[in-house]
Amino acid sequence: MPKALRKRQLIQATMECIAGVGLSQVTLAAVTRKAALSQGIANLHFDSKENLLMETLRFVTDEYNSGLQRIFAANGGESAEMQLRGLVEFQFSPSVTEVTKMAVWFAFYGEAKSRPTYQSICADMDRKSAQGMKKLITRVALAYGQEVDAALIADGYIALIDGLWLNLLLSPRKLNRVRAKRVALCYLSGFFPSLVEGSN
Amino acid sequence: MPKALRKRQLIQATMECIAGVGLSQVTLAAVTRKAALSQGIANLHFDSKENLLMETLRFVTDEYNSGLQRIFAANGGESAEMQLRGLVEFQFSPSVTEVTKMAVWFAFYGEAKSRPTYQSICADMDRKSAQGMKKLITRVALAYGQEVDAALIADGYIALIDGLWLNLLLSPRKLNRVRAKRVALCYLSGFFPSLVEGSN
DNA sequence: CAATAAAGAATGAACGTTGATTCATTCTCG
DNA sequence: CGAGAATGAATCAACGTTCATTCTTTATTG
Repeated sequence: MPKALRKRQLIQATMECIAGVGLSQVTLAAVTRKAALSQGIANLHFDSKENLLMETLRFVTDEYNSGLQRIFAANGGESAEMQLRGLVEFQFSPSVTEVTKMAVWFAFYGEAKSRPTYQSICADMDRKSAQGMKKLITRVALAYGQEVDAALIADGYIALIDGLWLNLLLSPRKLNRVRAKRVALCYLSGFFPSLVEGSN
Repeated sequence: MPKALRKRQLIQATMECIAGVGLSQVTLAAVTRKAALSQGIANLHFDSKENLLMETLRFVTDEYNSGLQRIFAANGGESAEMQLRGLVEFQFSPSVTEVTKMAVWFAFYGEAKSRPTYQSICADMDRKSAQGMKKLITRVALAYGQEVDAALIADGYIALIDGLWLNLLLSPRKLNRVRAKRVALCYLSGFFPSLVEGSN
């Protein structure tokens, strides 16, 4: 009943619809039916369907982003390596790899190139997170001396994560969260062997 | 005027529309206008819009797949390492990384989870290509003895390529074809140092 | 405290637009 | 002429949006 909660509820229903039938098949009728509300309510709270979609995208990206920032900000006591391990852990946590979120993610990615509005939201996100990751990897690389090209490793890491998420979404039978994490750690440990000295 | 060419022409127009306005905004009117033909012609040749979209997806995946098979099939004179280098070269060749093709690719990926028809086309593709890549990487790994886990490396490589393509599509300013290739080679050379002994 | 007014939310039927599909007609070669 | 290809106006369904009406909660007053 409070206005903010209604919006949240509609965004949630939108996410489920996108995951269920695909972005191109999402209708306001379907969204409001899923939320067990009346037809016109989406326009009442979001003015237009386009707006509802944008706020849905923003919701997902904001949530992910704030999680990232929390990790990057914790440069108090932790070593850079510890932070990097925390990053991997976060990126393959159950919450981040929820099917419904990843579905939203890639649904908009698939349209982003041709839709400036989506593009800018995604680009903002990417820019910020890429920056943080590069900085972190550079810090870790410092401990390894001149041998490694931190920027190259970071670009690879970012791409690897995107690709693993995509495979997680499309072929959950072949790749699961735990194995994806192992793949990511395997990549990093190739450059930073001491990263995975503990368990495998 | 030959029937097969008309189909090809319409598929091409569809690809351009997807790249230009996004899958969800593609209309038959837009496609036929781009092809400079009349409204009803898409239904004449493809029966339905859905069918046209499916054949467009199949066209792109088939083209990529046959390129892959050509590489895998050349196990006559070439060493496994040479083949692997050829694979990387192919996957970041101008033809494969054309914006319009990658746009189609990810447009359908974004909907695949919820559309069984797309899903099965993509899954078929993925299964076949993943199999070939794993086999190839396993062959290369043999030369390196017991130290490496070929399956893990292959899973990582597949994901890395997907991620690089996605970044190529979404942020061409930050990542280009040549650098993406370098990133991929950097990944592989971490496990197989002798792969990039020649140039950088 | 009850009664009632006022404001805000929510409803869902109705409207208008868009877009896929159809098909009678026209065009183009062999 | 005839057969296949192409046209494009007409049709019909689907969907976003609107808005008069109903419901719910809060505020006001006797």
